[in-house]
Amino acid sequence: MKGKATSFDIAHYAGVSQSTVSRALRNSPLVSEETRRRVHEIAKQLNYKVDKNASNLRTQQSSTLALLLFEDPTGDDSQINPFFLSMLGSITRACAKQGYDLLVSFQSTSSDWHADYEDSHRADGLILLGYGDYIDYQSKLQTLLDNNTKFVCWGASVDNRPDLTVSCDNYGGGVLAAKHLIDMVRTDCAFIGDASDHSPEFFARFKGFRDTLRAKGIEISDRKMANAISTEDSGYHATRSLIANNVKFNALFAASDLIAIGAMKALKEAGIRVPNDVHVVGFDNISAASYVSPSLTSVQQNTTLAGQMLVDNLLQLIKGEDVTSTLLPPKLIVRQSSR
Amino acid sequence: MKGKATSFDIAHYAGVSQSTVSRALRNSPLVSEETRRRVHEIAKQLNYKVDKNASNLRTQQSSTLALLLFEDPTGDDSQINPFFLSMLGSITRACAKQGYDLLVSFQSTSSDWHADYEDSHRADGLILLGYGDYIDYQSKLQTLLDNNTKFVCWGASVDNRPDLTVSCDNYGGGVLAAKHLIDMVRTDCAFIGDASDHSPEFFARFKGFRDTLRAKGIEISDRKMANAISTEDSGYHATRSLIANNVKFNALFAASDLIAIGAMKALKEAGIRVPNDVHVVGFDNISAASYVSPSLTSVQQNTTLAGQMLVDNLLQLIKGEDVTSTLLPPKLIVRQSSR
DNA sequence: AATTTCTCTTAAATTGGTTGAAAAAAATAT
DNA sequence: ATATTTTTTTCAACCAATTTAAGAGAAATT
Repeated sequence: MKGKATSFDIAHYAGVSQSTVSRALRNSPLVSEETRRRVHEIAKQLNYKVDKNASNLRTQQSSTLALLLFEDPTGDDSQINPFFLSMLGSITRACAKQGYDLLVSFQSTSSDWHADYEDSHRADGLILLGYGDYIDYQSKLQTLLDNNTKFVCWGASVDNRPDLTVSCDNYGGGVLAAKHLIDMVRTDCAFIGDASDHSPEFFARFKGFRDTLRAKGIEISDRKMANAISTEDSGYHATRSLIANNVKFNALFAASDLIAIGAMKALKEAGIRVPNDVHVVGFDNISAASYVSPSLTSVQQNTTLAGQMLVDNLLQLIKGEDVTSTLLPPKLIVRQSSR
Repeated sequence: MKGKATSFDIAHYAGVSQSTVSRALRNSPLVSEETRRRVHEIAKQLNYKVDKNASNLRTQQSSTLALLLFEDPTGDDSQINPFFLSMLGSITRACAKQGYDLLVSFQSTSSDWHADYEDSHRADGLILLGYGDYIDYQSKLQTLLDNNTKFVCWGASVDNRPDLTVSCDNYGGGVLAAKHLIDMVRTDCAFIGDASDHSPEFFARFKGFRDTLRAKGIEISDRKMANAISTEDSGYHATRSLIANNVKFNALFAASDLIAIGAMKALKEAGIRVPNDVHVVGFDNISAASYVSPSLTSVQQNTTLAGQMLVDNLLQLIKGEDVTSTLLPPKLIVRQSSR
């Protein structure tokens, strides 16, 4: 047999029409049990697989979701933020569970990607993954909405945005971190991250942290804050500059684990001991958090659940059901860096 | 305008036939410069995107590759071997560079996946990624070959297999590790991994290691070898059993970094100091290798290049060109665990 | 025995592009 | 002005499925 078998081939061998084959293979009740079995039998023998392109074309849907990963343009080529890799894993699994394929694509924040996948019918919906305000709302997200593209965003849950998001309760995570440090009687805290609304998640983490301390009558002075994006390098340099400015603190909350790891490196270099001199708490609970020494206390985001929610919410949206944005509870994992 | 624009809509507005639109959009020389411009113009206005399903159906190709990731069934749900995640990143990028989409799918070694993607025309070719002999040659790989499916495998480059592979020079990596330990005058070596051909890569690493020591007149006794699969846990327990059996050694070569990290944990618990008492060398150079303390010396596999080669080789295969399996040079990264 | 109902099957339209061959239009040669 | 060539456009078949509407045959009802 040359080429791949089609439903016509099966029809021929089974002595029925092609449309009956199509129905039989999808277990339509319009086909008698006997022909159904015969068709399935022959299909198996011929190693037949439904042609997805034809099927998708006709049904106007693709059983495929697209994952667009937006990276900080600063990251070097081969290193991807491990947190997103973890999300990718859980999203892939969640898709498989729902019988959907997953198209993965890395996007640079700047490029002209909007709606490309969904408009071309490659995917039924989009999952947008990135840190901070990775989507240029004015031009791109609005285009998605205008085109009635189905999509879910991870993370950047911002007021006044009509898009569907799934995110960790970043504010609550900040609260957890603050409470923990209060428990440890380490309230002279520094914060490293990005306390602006340029980075909505980082900002929320900071606010939860700040508000909790404030409720205890403790203020974080501006001197004790340094900006960093989510890389080890950035955390390292931010911390070095704090130290260079002779800023004193006995606890440090970093907006992400990578930042925290960079910070610990800077502290160690400066001869500042963790946890003895400074307690450190990170965010994300990436696997490196348990490898570093001392191991890093971190606010965990449940990536398995997050991936599931992203996929489930998106599928509901595609089905036209009502969906609301989801907030996932964080969990504090205490390790050596803060005890 | 309801629904998505089709090429017929453009044809209507441009006052030409639909086939001319199709040609114009793909810049066929058969259309005049003037109509070409007009069609492009209108397509842009209507926010038109070629329907991939229709296009793929007609041309019988999909501009899509599928990445099938086979995991050790032992791994728990959310944790994926970081080495593969790194590969995934570089493969994604390599695909994008070539204008191909990437479908990602996790497979359990046992399931009935063979050829599913390519037979159903979802992808033009397959990239198979896993550790050890993740592909059951007898039944599955042979089916792929029989069906004339285009695919490349990572890693398990085995003689007598007619499939196309891209792999790290595992033997050469073992040689690097051995030479390094010889340089450090640590020749009383243990090996943790799987020194059987059940795990072709691990076996090759071991052979390179063993042969190099042997050339110096040093043999690794069976007592100093322990089996482990590529997880931290497995490395931990394998090392514990060596220690429990009172096996002495002053250097340890682990078939992967995860194993090495588990081994270091077991050594530390037993009060054995790294590197003072035992030098440790791993394989893969995952990011955790630089995070652990002491940081881990490791044989690096160039994942960026590997991803590129996998994609490039597969595309050549799809084009019907002659391709041969590729062997990538490893590189030793020396860190604290061995100096 | 005629009519209705039900089950199963099929023919044909449809999805939205691509492409070889025919036709029309324009340009050049006789 | 007519024949010939070249450029540009259109027609219609094709890809492989899904689905509507219609038909055939058997079973059930009147």
